[in-house]
Amino acid sequence: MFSIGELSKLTRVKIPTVRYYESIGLLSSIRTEGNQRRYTQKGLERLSFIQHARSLGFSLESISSLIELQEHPDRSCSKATDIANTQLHAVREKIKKLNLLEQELTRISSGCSGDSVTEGCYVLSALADHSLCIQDH
Amino acid sequence: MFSIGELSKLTRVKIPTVRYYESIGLLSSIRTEGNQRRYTQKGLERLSFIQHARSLGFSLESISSLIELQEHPDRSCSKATDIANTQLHAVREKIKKLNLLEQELTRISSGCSGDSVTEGCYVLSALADHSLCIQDH
DNA sequence: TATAATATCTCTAGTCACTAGAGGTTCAAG
DNA sequence: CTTGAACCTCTAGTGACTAGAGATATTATA
Repeated sequence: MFSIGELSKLTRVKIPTVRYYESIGLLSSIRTEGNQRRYTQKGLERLSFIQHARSLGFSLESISSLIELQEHPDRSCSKATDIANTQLHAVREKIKKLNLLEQELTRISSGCSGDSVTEGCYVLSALADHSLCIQDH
Repeated sequence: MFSIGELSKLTRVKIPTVRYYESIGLLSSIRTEGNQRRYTQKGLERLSFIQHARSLGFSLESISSLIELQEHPDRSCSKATDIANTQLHAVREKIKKLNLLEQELTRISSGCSGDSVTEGCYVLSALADHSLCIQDH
């Protein structure tokens, strides 16, 4: 049995976050006579699962679905792969967008040496005037 | 003079968002006798600036600083370039992280055909077991 | 066994950047 | 002058936490 502090140390998930996960039904605990939380090995594994999926960018909602699937080992796993694929797609889209932003910001940023006054600052005029941009965003 | 609806159409910033910007002091308006907002050309330009900077991922806090700099055309613009560079750095870091995620998710996603039952689903076991990962994240 | 230190509890409120909805008022066109 | 669209304020909700107050529990040491 682990206390919430031990669980937190083992997973590096902060204590309030662990409690938050419980409050939204992602994680459960047993209570001591004095009302403190105790966790089993299963609880530890569950929290590790959540943390790992979070670090891969899954939303808590997706994680909740994945946990539900885990609990029914007899069901088809096509939904799990769906969720993973959706997440992969979202990540790829984000990368695309950020690459465009990166180009634009590099251009804007290198357009100004930073040693003039704001009146002639390229950063500020580039932000004020979208038409100075290379691409849409 | 523009009404809030006209401003919204011109900039494609939603009306509640315009009001929100005003509530946090990013934007100001004149009021009619009946208490409705009216905007000058300057107001339109300000909102365009905000929108453009937001689309490049700047936080409202950064934008607030940039606006302050705009209002003092005699000041050094080194802070503006600082803010832009910080933003550029953040974008590059995000891209790096997302590229790692993308690799990991591709691997996880392609490891499972989706036609088995969840018990043997690679997506679920890969999420449960961090040690199956190629890199840290 | 008493005490002190540490860990935990619940609850409320704050973060960011909006978005949604209720219920009421003002404006512009016909 | 009436109608209907546009507008107003205010409150509350989103996601995924984080912070803090004030109270209680557990554990280690004397």
